[in-house]
Amino acid sequence: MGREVAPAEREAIYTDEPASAERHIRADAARNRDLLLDAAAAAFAARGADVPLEDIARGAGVGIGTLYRHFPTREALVEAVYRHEVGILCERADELLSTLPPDQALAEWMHLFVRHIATKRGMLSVLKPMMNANSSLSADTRGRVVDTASRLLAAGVAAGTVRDDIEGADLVRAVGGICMSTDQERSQASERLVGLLFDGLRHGAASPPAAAPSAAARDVPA
Amino acid sequence: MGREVAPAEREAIYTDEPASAERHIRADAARNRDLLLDAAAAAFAARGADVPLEDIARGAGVGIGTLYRHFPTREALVEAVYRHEVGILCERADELLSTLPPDQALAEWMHLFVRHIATKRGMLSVLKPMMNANSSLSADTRGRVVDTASRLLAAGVAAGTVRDDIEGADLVRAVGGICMSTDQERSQASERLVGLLFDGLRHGAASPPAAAPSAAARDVPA
DNA sequence: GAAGTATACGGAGGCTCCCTCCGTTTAGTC
DNA sequence: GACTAAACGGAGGGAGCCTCCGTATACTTC
Repeated sequence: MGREVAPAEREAIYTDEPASAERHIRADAARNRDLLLDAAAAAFAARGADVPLEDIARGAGVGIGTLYRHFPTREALVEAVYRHEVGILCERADELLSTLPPDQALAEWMHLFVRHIATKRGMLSVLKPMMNANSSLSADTRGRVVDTASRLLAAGVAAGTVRDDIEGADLVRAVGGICMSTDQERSQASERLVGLLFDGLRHGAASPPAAAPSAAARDVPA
Repeated sequence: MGREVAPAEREAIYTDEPASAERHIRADAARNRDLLLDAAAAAFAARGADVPLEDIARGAGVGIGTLYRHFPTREALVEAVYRHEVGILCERADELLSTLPPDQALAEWMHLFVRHIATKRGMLSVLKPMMNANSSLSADTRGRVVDTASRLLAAGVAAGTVRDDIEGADLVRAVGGICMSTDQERSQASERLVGLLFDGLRHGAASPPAAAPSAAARDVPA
């Protein structure tokens, strides 16, 4: 049915910057929203999804009322934080692509992705059920990440430094799988395994770069 | 394994009656524990796992302090309730086997099982993570249910009224799967499907009973 | 069966967190 | 500079959690 979408909800689907096309959003409101998102991301990562909302408000330097006005429920805040962080992750890909050779941009981004997942561990207990209940959240964010991975891969393939038989979705699955299967604390293991994965992506490229050192050994250890 | 088990924990593994072998447990304490388990089971089923503990204490007719003495955390209570209910389900099998022909006992028990699962829906959000974190909880309870199903099946096979190529674990998986895939409210569908399953179990038995009505026919009133 | 004691009971109270409400402040407009 | 719609902030009431300790009672001993 023609379900109505509240402005706050619509604007959250793909961007977390306030949609300036809608009725004016005051500068202080936008600023506070960003402060809240940053404070919440840090708090969730450090203290889990059950961190008191008042602590988040205090961390952002705003009142609790302001937090509730922007994010009427805890879930709304978690969702916004997650979309925001995914947005940042994907934007970083553009920066990397514009400053580094494609293969190095890809390598760097894969490590950012690992750290992105690591900082979401605390939110996971809340985020997971939300993903099930709210399929657009899961589809949107995953779609964005897959698109970004595909873009990075394509750039590498075009430059001849990345093999051409891997798709963005596969890469995302692989990195996600590695991070999920790895122990909570020892994120170094994830980093190492993802380095390995990256070497695999270079192997069989059209024209491997002259003296790029391997990020890890070729063979996957037990 | 030589792992040490605290008294309170050991007694919970297979029985929920207080282990009388250990230091005397006062009669009033045992009674209150049972009252709490019953009240909690009802409350979780009716209102979900987030029901206030004070309501459960009130429902059991005891003080909140008594609840906390028996179950120091909400999870401890959820676990004890679950083990208790599994115990009841499995004990019912013995009663059924001693009063009914094996195949009818099996049919009746399968329906008890369906209702057992239905009343656990409310607890599920808490129980599921606990099953992951505490593997003995999951292994113990599942083991008991599988054993019980196997016993019922074996009795039917021995009497020649149940086919002999189905194992307890398969039966449990099948009934569990049917219940999980069925919609929240419409438990009638589960009952019907499980009746179907039971008819399948009779099909191919050594000597089908003379005039036993099909379980699917003996259906829940629409 | 009375006295003694270890054990269990109960709920008041302090704490934390949730969320709303409304007086105050301020960004943006004219 | 004045005006006003929008946003801010935090006090305060409510709910649930959990502890603590004075009271009650089941079992033991004689």
